[in-house]
Amino acid sequence: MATELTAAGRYSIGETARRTGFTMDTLRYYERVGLIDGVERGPTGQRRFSEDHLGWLDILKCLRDTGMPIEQMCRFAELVRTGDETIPARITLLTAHEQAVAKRIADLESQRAHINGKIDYYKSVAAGE
Amino acid sequence: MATELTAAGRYSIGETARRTGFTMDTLRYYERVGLIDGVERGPTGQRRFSEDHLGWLDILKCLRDTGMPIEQMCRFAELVRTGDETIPARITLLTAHEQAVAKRIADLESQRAHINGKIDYYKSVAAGE
DNA sequence: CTAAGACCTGGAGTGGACTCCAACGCAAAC
DNA sequence: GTTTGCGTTGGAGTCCACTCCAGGTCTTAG
Repeated sequence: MATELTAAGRYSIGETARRTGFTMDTLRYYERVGLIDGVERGPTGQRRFSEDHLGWLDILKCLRDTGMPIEQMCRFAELVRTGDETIPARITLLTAHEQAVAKRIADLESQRAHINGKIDYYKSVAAGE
Repeated sequence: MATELTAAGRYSIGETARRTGFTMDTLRYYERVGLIDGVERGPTGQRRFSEDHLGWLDILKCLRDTGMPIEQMCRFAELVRTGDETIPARITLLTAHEQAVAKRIADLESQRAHINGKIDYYKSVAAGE
């Protein structure tokens, strides 16, 4: 029963999928499009994700789940890869995204009120029967 | 200069698009899949949307923009078409959706906090340089 | 008379983000 | 020594919700 951990802090793609919530296919896809890099390989060519990768995947998940398109995530990944001199650019990118998320939340809130209004209307009709 | 309004409260597809924010193509598509019905036609076969349609489209927009899939909107449309005895079912459907929206908002809020944490981290790094 | 503008139809095409597949490579288990 | 499990690849396929297109019809303007 081989442990999923091959070396300290290095995870197989299956274990990484399990830990991050991405599928193995998605992890491979992300690597292909350049969202993940520096993935080492074991002696038989199998991917070994590091602890850092898990952290990075966590950020990607957050960005993806808040609606950032892959292309923009790629731009962010590129900045991270380039070095510390891109930190202001990263702040700009993330801030813009955060604003977009804030707007999305506000929109959802007003739409939610709209839906609740509709529910209340139906309830009043149902009660009036 | 023909007014866009052909008869009291009846709108051409172009005017309906302008008023609802859907494209003409989307309106035709929604009619095809059964999300809109009872659209009358003028003498030359052109669609005439009523005031009621505008109201309905407003609800559809709200549901769509909060992430309800077309299929579920169709189920809702079906209920509305069927009659008042489906009001409890409509309440159930909308309530479930409202819950989903509430969850989405909560998720976005925590993800937003995560993003802000990252921004703050970058700011501290930038300040420390 | 012609051209523009709004609309019609059926059906094909698009974009984004995966998701699946066939055929293969290893390694451990029985 | 073959089956099981986990992984590999390149490329094709899927899903959703539109979106676009060709070719046609009317009406109105110049």
